[in-house]
Amino acid sequence: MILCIVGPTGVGKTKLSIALAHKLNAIIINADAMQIYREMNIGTAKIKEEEKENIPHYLFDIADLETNYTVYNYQKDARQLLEKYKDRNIIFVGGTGLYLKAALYNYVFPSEAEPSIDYSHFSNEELYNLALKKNPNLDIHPHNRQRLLRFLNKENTTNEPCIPLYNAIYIGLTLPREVLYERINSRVDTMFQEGLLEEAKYLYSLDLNCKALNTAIGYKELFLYFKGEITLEEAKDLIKKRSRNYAKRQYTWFNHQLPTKWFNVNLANFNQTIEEVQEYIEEYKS
RNA sequence: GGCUCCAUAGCUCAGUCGGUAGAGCAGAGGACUGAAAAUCCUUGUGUCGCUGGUUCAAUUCCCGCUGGAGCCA
Repeated sequence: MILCIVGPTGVGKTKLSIALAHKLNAIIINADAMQIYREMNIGTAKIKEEEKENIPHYLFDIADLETNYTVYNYQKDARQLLEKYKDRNIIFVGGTGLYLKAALYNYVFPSEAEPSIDYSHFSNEELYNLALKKNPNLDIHPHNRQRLLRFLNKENTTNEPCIPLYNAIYIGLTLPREVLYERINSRVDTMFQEGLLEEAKYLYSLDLNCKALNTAIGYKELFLYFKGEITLEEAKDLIKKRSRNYAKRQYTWFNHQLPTKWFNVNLANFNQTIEEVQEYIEEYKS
């Protein structure tokens, strides 16, 4: 059985994953794009060793900060594990919907051409027109430079219809919006108490200029502070705000891209939430 | 106590030479095939502080009140 525990940041996915792993004798696979990396611990709210409670955890801490780990790598790694542990119960936990979909659906990544042309001096509009020539039915917005560049570097641009390859159960955890935002805010404060500033400072001192650190919320904002571009207070508020915005985007993804069954988290009695999810799993199986 | 200024969207403020209003931020909604904690798109009606007056018409002008800031005593 494959179970995916999804939902916005800070909702309690990790906690549920441990509880269910015990009950189902399952292994846990990370589905979070940032927890893949070593050394980013506090800011990614990565599970601590002692919290794993002897449950096997995979795809955490598997990449150096300088590695350019992408969905493509994740798809391969996750499917390898799916094959290896096909007779076991598997729980995916994480907030990166794309990674889950790439692993469990027939996402086909066409081979990419070596970037033969340097597009860096092309305007968005020029890129868009080039892409249109390649595919008149292009549905990438002209301002979305990142996607346009990706598209132009692809050799093959036809996409297969997206069908599931595995029969997975998608469990979404949710909270009322205001409650979730409150939790996100206070979790950022907790991260600082646990030493986020020091962790980020150390990583900043490595002077790596890598994708992971420039992408991850909690680090990129503190880097701005270290550079003297914003104050520490501003960095903190920005981290909170971006975490909230991120949570919203996660809802959109899980609502529209995956068949997520949502469960309200009972903060006063988490066992009740666990039971509700278990009941649903039983129903689903029969 | 006297004088001056301010009071408009959750916040900061613009504006209406009188015809019931608009930016930024926040917020909300959405897209998503090799950066996904990324990238991108859409979205602004609110007793214009309260009461009365002038006016065909007041958030806009006038009297008063309330609250805030400042100056003088």
